[in-house]
Amino acid sequence: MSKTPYITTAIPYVNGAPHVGHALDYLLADVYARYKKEQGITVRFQSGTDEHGNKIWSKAKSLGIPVEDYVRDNAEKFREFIKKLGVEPTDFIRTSSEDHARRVGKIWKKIESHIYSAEYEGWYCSGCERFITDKEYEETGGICPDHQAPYERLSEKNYYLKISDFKERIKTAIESGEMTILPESRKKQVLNLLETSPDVSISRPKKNLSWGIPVPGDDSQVMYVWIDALANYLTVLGYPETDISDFWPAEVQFVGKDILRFHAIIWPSILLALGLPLPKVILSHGFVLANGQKMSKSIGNVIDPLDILEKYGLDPFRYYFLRHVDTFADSDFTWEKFDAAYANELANDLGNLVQRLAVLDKKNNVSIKTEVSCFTAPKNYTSLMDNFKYSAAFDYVWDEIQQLNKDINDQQPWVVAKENPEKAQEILTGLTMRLLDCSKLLVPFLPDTCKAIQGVFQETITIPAPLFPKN
RNA sequence: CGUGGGGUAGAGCAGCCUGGUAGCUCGUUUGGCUCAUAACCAAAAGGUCAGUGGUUCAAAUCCACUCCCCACAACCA
Repeated sequence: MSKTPYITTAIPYVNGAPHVGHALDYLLADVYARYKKEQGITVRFQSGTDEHGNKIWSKAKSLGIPVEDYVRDNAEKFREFIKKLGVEPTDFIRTSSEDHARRVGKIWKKIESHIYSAEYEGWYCSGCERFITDKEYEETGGICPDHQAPYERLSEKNYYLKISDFKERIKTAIESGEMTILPESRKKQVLNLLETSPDVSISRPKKNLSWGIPVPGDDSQVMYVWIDALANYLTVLGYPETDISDFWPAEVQFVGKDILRFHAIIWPSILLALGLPLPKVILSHGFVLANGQKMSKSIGNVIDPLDILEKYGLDPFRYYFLRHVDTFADSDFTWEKFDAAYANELANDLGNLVQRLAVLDKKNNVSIKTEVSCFTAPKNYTSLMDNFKYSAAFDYVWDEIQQLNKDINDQQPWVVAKENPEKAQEILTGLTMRLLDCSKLLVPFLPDTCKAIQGVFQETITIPAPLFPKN
């Protein structure tokens, strides 16, 4: 049992700007971290960037700048993006860093008994600089559609990791729940994939891949993405130079559904080869769609998260992506939906509730003593949060917010005040305390808003500017 | 015979695992309130739960088949 919960996010490949998918990954992890923090538990929270590989190398080259500068600038974009999302990781690792490279080299040495070298032979396009699958070869009739050139038959030396050494062990771990795959529906898919997974190629000849970590003891080979990138979850903690038993095994690893297979097959293989325990939970989230379609540059329907942040600010952004985007399933983003959620839910339900209560409290000289409240989160809420059902947890709190609006109407404190001011104060204090309880439950989701709400209802009530102004 | 997800009021979805009066949000219509960001509250209209067949006293729910949509292969969470 690790003493400090360790949560991880996928490290983005830095050949492009941050997009909403990255935002989702970060936010899901951040809510969990903040939720734990609210319970008085400190977490270790990793983040970082994946910076090696040919694509980055050639991109930098085409821009005419040194690759080190290119990745540094892009990594910085992600670091800033994380900050803008209100996400507060404890670590940020860059795979091109010296520490990472040195530690990965040591990791490679430790698992060498599960590594072997073999010739890889296949169809290769020199234009794409990559091998293609046999299936692809048949479909294209042996000619690369991008370059209109025939594929060549090439062979090269690769190192392979023996996935076969670990299949049974991984299967057992997944089935027993030792390593939980969430959601359940993807667990079956992973088990299917595991059955047929071949050993995986983990290196490339240096002549084909120069921007990467050298394979220890073989100058002609460079590590391919798997060990380089996946090992970040360990090297960021200092492994193998530092004892990581306080943090490892990870509590939750957040990944996108497209990279689940690597995290559920290759990654556990590496861990088992190292003799380390497997992560407790691998959570794979869905995609954010635009109008029901996958966002892509070619369709031109990409939503830039920075646009949303700029137009609406941080908490509305977090609100939409944590309540109206499902943790596990693909969800839709449209500006119409976002606008509707903002106006109906944030402004009318919550913002207006804060406003009307603040005014009523002020008029009736209500004074709130917050320091005495000993608050425990209701079980319904915690069990949803513990299972990462964030939007359901939101629903739970929102029911109470709507109930508060009803109760204000029903109890009519403004009428009571005319006859019985003390009774009105009592009613308002009760209602206000309930609102403050709601705000405590929303802290992991909307940190700034909750801070603002708690600032309003003190011994002296401060009537705030509208929390979520319209127009 | 590829694999997976889905088809439930105008829109978006829950319910299905563990059969028993079809629910939520938005929108629409009508009414109430006046503390509040023209906000809030209440009521109403609106569905042969994709289709066909089966199991059952009883099927949106379980089973079989059929139809339709979408993802999984190609930089991209």
